[in-house]
Amino acid sequence: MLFLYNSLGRRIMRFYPQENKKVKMYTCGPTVWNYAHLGNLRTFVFYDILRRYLKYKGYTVIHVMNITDVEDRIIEAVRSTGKKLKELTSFYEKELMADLDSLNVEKFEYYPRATEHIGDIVELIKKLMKKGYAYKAPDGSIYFNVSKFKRYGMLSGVRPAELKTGARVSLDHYEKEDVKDFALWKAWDEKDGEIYWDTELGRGRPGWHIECSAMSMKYLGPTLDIHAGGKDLRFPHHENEIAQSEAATGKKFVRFWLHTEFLHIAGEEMHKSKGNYVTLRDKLKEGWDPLTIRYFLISSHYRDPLNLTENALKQAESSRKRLLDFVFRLSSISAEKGNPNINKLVSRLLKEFEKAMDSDLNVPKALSSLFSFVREVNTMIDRGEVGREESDLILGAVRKIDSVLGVIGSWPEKLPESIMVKIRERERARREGKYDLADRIREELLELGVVLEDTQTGTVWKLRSKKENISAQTK
RNA sequence: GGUGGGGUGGCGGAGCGGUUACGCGUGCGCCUGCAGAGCGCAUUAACGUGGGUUCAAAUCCCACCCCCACCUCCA
Repeated sequence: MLFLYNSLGRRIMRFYPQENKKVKMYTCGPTVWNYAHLGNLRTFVFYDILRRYLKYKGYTVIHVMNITDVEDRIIEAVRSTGKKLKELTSFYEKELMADLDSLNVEKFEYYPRATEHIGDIVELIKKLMKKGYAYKAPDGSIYFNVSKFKRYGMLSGVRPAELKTGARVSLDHYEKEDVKDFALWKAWDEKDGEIYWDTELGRGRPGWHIECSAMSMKYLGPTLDIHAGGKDLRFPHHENEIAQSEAATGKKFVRFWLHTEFLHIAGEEMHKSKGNYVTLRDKLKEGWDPLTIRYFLISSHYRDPLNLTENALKQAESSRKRLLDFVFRLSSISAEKGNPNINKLVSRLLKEFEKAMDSDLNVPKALSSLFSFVREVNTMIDRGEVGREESDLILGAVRKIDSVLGVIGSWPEKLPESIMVKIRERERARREGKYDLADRIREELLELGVVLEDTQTGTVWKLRSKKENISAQTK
């Protein structure tokens, strides 16, 4: 049984979808006006873990992540760079997809773009106007009337009456009737340049919140099982999404709201506006393996802050290396016989893993049970108690766990026969004390990226890691 | 002012009423042609401060201190 912390109600609740084995999930995606930073990516990797674990549990997941490709900051970027809207947004969208790919994030089912759903957005706004929840201001913009939606504040606990009309609010130059109201449709302004759509609502563009309501409804229907996003979106974005959606459909919008904590750098939250952000490409340039970054990003619970430091990345790298060494060690085993009790260890591992993940996706705890297992199995290998059959069983379980965590990534269980021949040749040479020959063969294989390590129970082969390759090249 | 999240050993990070989390690092040992990995032991008066409840508190209650945020740009 999976338990998740639901921001709506602020407690851990047993998760089950509306439909038997199908999960409808919507997650807030990026605004593509710049490179995604590691903080954004932390959240996206969390989506991936959630999605992968739901699949592990046997659910079919329909996962939608929006791409916001029209918005204030984008318009500003268009104005300052002189680029076309599409040119700018598709560039950053591609970069994001490449980042997600290198972080081993699976492809989601849909990545709808706001600009490709203007028709759906217009329809939804019309519906809200018809029902009396929205009004057109003198400047032509359309606003949602928060006072009409009685449940406003149910998610964030923000009481409309208590909203402070502080400095930030007064900055808003739109002509809405009440500071709490938010824009559904923003009327064209000459600063917007060529960025507008001529619709029944007039010339303009969608507000920031409406695309999520329109697109989630289109792909998933009126009620979502899960909606996730960064904790900063809880208010106002998600609160507004609830208002718009429920006002339009009259149905519950989201059953489970999940919010991720922030990535910190130097003790502060990472924000583009603070200028303290780091991108994945920055870290890759420094020589980090993307899966080390992934390991780091999932190494603390998603609802706890995580601090980015050089030392934390080093620790992640070493920890992950231990897992890689483990799978290579197992892949190198050739002995026939082993200890049949390994069955019990393996089923205990999977049970512990699931227990940890069932508890609101406790990845650190899941990793802990994996490492305990690694130590126990290593001891058994030392004792010669693991044969081919057992190692296959263990590798199967490790692969199963990594189908969720995705930090080990793919590795070959076998090497080409031509290389295996060399390895056996070297082992013979070692046995006969011909160390010069043995070392020469080892060097030769190292050139091909194969590292050989001798143990009591045989020679282990592994593939040289990316970082080792880089440092080897720079030497 | 309102709301939320934190403060755990050298570091990262679980636990949230009663046994060693786990990982990284460091030291010593075993193993070892070299290299590397693995295993063992140690690093353990670890739980922000002060009270309280309890046979028992890192975990519950009260007060306080500090940190990071949100309150209409933000994952």
